[in-house]
Amino acid sequence: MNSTRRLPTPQYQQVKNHLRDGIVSGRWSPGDLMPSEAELVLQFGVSRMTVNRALRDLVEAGLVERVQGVGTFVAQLHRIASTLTVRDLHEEILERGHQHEARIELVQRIKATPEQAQQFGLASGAPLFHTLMVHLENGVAIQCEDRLVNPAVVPDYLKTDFTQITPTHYLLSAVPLSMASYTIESTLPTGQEAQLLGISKREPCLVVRRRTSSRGQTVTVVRLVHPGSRYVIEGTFQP
Amino acid sequence: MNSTRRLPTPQYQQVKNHLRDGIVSGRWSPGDLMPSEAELVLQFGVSRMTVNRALRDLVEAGLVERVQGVGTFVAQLHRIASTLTVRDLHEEILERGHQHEARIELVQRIKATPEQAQQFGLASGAPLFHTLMVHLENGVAIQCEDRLVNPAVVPDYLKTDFTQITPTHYLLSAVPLSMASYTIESTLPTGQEAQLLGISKREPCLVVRRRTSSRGQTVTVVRLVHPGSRYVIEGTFQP
DNA sequence: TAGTGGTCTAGACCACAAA
DNA sequence: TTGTGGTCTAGACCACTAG
Repeated sequence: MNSTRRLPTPQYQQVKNHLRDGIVSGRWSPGDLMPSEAELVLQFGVSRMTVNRALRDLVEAGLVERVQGVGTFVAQLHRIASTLTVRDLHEEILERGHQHEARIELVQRIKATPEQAQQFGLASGAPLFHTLMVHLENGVAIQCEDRLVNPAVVPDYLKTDFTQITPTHYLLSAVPLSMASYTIESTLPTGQEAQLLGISKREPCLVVRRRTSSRGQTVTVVRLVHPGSRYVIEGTFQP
Repeated sequence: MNSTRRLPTPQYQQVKNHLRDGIVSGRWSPGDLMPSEAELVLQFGVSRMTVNRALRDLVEAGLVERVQGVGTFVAQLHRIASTLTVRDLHEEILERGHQHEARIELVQRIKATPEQAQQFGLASGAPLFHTLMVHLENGVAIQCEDRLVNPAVVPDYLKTDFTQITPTHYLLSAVPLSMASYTIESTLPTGQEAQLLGISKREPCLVVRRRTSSRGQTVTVVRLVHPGSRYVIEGTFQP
């Protein structure tokens, strides 16, 4: 059936490209009915499974929506207009070809305040691990990392040499896989944070809070403070 | 082959669940070799296409990596530890069940400064559309939207009633589909922005810049300023 | 009833990597 | 050479929606 042309581009990719081009070029507008699988089978001379894969990929990409018994439609595109990824700082710095260094300020065992205990679903006064460090990129402080860790989940956390392995990396290797929720906001640093970062107490900071859990238990809660003048989150979206 | 059990759960989903559970529970760690397609075919008594679909879904989700001729491995999970989505403000507000209102400050035609012209790939002095408005959630100013639009791509932009339709919505309907790049940072507002938002000039703001292009042309450049005390980006990640 | 998408099969050929 | 994943087929049965 397809003895010719067997080199670079899979057939499902060709179908995908054709449909995506039609959407990007505006030939089909959001809400429009698109060709059925059967039509595409005839048009491209491929099997239905191949057409189906192309369409499922487009669904995954958010470009089309499909309704059983009805048809395939161009998606309303508001939803996908913006997705960005926050990377791990260590990777980010190395990828820029820069030097990463961590300055450790605190590595200690504490007793949970009522607020902290609540975040972890533990009793007030329960033991927690606490680390506080500053991450430097080529010698410039760009992040203050204030982290609490659940000893019940990661008992060996404090044994790590955090000048060599970032807490993020250690936790990702020590805990199978996790769910996380975050917030990103703009606030002023605390006095201590300003001092550690070497910035004014009036400098706006980008603050990321992240709470990570695994198998129903909270693993870690972290506050990442970045001087606004030294750190920008970047992202791209493309169909 | 599969005459029994034909009701709710697709077979590829069962294979997927089995593998995902193994990763989440830590039975397989990042970097570990996972069962081959052939093994899974035997284990689940399904066809290879079915197993293949399950595995491709897991690749898409970022949980595994596959190497032709070698095998399937649990992914290094650093990459996926954080993906968040920035939604359209109008949708966001309505979804919270709140009132959205736009206060229009400027709707005008301007001549591009050299900097602006460069962003659009146009000649200095070329015409641009400029809108400036404040978005209110239940009467509280939460975003100042300062936008430039390319008249060559969206000639009817200024005819829109922006109290009824947000620029974002209009542009998404008027321009087929677009690529975008953004930055998110924490800075102080300009004097004008502070005044429009009714905040102090010293209040940190979350600033999103977005540049959108379609078919190789820059469509719009926007600066969205949010008072830090009133706006937080939230996100979740789960495997 | 006719047309749609959702799923599945039992093969097949290929490119690739490791032994 | 063996085993891996990447792709593809020509059918099939099903659930769903619309006329």
